[in-house]
Amino acid sequence: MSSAPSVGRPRSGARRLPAGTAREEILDAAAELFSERGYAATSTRLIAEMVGVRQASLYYHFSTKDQILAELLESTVRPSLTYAGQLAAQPGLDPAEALHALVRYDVGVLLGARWNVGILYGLPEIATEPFARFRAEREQLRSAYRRLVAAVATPAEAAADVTGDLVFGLVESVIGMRRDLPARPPPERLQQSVAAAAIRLVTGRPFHER
Amino acid sequence: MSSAPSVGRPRSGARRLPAGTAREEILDAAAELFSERGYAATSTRLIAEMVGVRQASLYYHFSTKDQILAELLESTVRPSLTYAGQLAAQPGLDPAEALHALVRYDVGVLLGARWNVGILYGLPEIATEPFARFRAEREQLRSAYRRLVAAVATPAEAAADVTGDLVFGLVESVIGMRRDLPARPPPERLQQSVAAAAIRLVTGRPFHER
DNA sequence: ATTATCTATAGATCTATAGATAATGC
DNA sequence: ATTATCTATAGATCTATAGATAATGC
Repeated sequence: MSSAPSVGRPRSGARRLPAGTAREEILDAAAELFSERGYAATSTRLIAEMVGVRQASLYYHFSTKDQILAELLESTVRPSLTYAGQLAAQPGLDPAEALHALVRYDVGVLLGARWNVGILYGLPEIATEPFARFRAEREQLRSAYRRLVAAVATPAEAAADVTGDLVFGLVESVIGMRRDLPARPPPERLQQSVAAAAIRLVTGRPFHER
Repeated sequence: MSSAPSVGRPRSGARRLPAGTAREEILDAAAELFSERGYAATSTRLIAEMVGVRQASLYYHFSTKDQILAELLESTVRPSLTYAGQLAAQPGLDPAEALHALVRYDVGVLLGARWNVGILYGLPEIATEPFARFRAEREQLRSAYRRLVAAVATPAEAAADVTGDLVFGLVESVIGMRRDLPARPPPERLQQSVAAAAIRLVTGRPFHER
């Protein structure tokens, strides 16, 4: 919350986000560079340059470059995971309504983030230890989709099924659309389209015919 | 086709693929390393080591590291693009049958490749020039999905729609499943599941009720 | 003579640490 | 005294090129 600190040696350059903390500025610059140019292809020197500090100063706030990426990834899955938890806590909720709501929300998060950080979910590097927590949280979100899909689908479809994973993949496909389709529909329409598509995929029926 | 060449100075190490050419060995080693450890995180030295040659020897076969990746990516999209072209050349074919067949085929290619190279489709680095041809071919495949989906869907659904892109994303989601789900169903079942899911997504009806 | 390798290396990075310094706060 | 920066640098890379060499083919 606090913007420029009152203590500490002054920076060499201008601030990137005058309203944010140094940590937030670093995360924002890294999100832009990692998602547009690639993680390994982005040097800590370049991140620092965009923040307006010297390369070594990043290490006052983060102990490794990995840690910056890990924090970005975790903060991108976490909102949807929290939302899935809230849905699960409402016992009366119709599963199809809940699934529709989760897809809408998750797509909204992926499209609404300042940078398309989701593009980094696929990085092979993420299989390593520093990203264990992110992987675990993403698998929890996948499980939430599986549970909702199983509750919506007929028993025949639900047995030993990948439909939950397909819906999960369908939702995350908006990450690729955000990168590759500059002329895509506005977020609200896309949220609606993906949610409706998820319901058809699971039920074999349009949403209004459930 | 030709395995170990009869000419040229001998290698320092053993061959990786005794039945393949040096080019094929390099592509295979790079596919493994790029898809399991990451592109930028894989050095040309490491690729060479797995092939059984010295680092500099790679440059007799490829002029840059980028070119190795570009060739891998292109050879992964191309079969499905060719198949889509064959389907388009059959005028009598029912669009839903064609879409079902293309999804099955494409999923089969993605699951059947020796290494999960598709994981690299998302790399931000791919936005650069050396990968222009790959991007163009992938967009052609996307267009093929769009055309088929538009032919299957009712006019109301088809207008200004992202359903084609969603099916495209659904198909490519098997790349993530291949990485993240060691216990996924065997390829044939998964091909069938994704094709059926695509039809339900597009029509709002199961395949047999079209 | 041609091919496919090798050795050696230039030149350009890159991450992370050590220790100094310029602010404010007490 | 504490905080947030800075300068300087160690040490480890990494890609690509130049030129030598060990095979076979003619």
